[in-house]
Amino acid sequence: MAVKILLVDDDKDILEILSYNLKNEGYQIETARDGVIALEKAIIFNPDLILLDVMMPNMDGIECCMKLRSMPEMKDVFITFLTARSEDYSQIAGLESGADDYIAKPVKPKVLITKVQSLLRRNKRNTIIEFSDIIIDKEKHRVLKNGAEIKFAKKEFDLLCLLFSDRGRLFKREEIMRKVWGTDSFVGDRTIDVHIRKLRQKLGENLISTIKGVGYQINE
Amino acid sequence: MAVKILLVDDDKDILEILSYNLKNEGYQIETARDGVIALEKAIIFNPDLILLDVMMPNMDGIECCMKLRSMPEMKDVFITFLTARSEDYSQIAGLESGADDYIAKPVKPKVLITKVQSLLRRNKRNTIIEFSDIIIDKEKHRVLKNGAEIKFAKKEFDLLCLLFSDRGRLFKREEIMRKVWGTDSFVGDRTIDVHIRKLRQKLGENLISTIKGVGYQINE
DNA sequence: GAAAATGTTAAGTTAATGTTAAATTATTGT
DNA sequence: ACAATAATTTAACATTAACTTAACATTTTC
Repeated sequence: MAVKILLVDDDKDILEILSYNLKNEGYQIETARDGVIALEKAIIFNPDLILLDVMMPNMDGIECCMKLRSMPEMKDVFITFLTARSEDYSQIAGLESGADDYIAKPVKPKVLITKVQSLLRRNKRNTIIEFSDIIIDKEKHRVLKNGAEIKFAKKEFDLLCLLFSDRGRLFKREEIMRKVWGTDSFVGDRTIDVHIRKLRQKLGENLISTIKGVGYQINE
Repeated sequence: MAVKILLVDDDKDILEILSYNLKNEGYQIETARDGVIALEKAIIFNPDLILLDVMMPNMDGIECCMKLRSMPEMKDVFITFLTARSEDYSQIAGLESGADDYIAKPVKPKVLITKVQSLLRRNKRNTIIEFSDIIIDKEKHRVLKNGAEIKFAKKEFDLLCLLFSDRGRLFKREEIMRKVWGTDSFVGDRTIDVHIRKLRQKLGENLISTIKGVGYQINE
C-alpha cells in the first residue's frame, strides 16, 4: 500500500503544487481546504501523514490537530504543521497540541519531500534498536539482554519502545500517556509508574531515570 | 520443471534486458506491462517468483501485490519489488503489503540473477525444518516427532510451517491471519486459538508461547 | 518539614486467550 | 450426485495474563 498523505491548506495553489510534487514521488494524496473537511477526510482516507496548515478558516490547524489526536485511530499518524516562519506561536502551541513536527512556509517542494521521507523513515527504521547490552526488535516484539530473551507484555513493550525511540530524550508524562495509552483512555496517574517499575525490574534499576514533575528518560 | 518468473514493469527496455538475462539462466519468463495485466498473467502462468515494479500506470506494484496476496493460489509465490533506488518508501509500504523482498533500480542483471537464485534457494532450503525432536517436511506435508508421524490438517500445517519458518520470532495475530487465511477471509477471533490448541495437543503444550495482545511464537 | 510527585506492592478488574463441543463447510469414496 | 468423513469455523463459557487501581511509603522540591 502506497504511503498516504493528507494535505490540508486553504490556499488552492499550495495544495496543487505540493500535491503534484508528492504524487510524483509515488505518494497517494488527498487534500482538504480546512480543518473540518480534514477531519472528515482523515477518517475515510486513513493517512500515514497529515500536513496541516496552521491558519485556516472554520477550524485552524491546532484545533484540528487536537481533534485528530483525540481519535483513537489517529494515534499513530504523523502530523506536521505548515507554518509561516515568523509564527513561533505555532511552535509552542502546535507541538503541545500533539503534532510531531513543523515545516516553515514557504515550503520548497524538495525540502518537503526530504522531510517527508525522513519522517516516514523515522517511523519504521528503528525496528531494531541496540543499546549497551540490550537489543530491541520491534518487528519481532523481542528484547534481548546479554543475549537472553526477556518477555514483555504489550503495554510494557510499547512503553519501552517509546523511551528507546530517542534515547536520552526526556519524555513528558503527558506524551507517554498519549503515545502509549492514547488520548481517549482515562487511566490513573500511577499506571505509568507501575509500568516503569516493570521495565526497571526486567532491565535493571539504573536504566531509566525520573525527572520529577516532567517525565522519564533512558540514561545514556 | 523450469522455475517460472513473471516480470512486471512499464518500461519495455527493462523488460527486454531482464528477460534476456534470466532466460539465459534457464528460467521461464513471462512479462506484463502493468499491474492489471500482471494479475491476469499470474493466474494463467502460475509463476514461482514475481518481480514487480512499484511505479506503474493503471495499478501500481503495491496495490498489485496486495491483490495477488489476496488470491489463495498466490499465497506462496515470491514477490519482489523493483524500486527506484533503495527508497525507504518501498521498505515501509512494500513489505507491509505482503512482498518478500525488494531490489533497487537500476537493476544490474548479474545482481538480479544472484538475488533470484538466493531467493529461490531460500524457498527450497526451508522445505525441511528440524527442531529438537520435530521434523517438518513442507514438500511432503509430513511431520515427525521422535520418528513417529503425526498428521496435520491443511490449515494446521500451514500455521505450523509459518511459526517454524522463523523460530523464536513472534508472529502477530494479524500476520498469522494474513499469511495463513489470506487477506480476504473473515473468520472469527477464536479460529487462530483453536488451531494453536491443535498444534499444542499434537506437539506438546510447551512448544508455543502466547504473548497476549500480540501473537504467538515457538519457544527456543 | 509540608506539599507534591513518584515508588512500590498487592489486590481488583478487564480484556484476551483457552477450551470444548456443536455447527458448518469441504473433501472423499462409492 | 450422495452419503460418509474429515476439516474448519463458530459459539459459549472458563481461565489466565495483562492492566489498572488503591493504599501506603518514599523521595524531591520549595
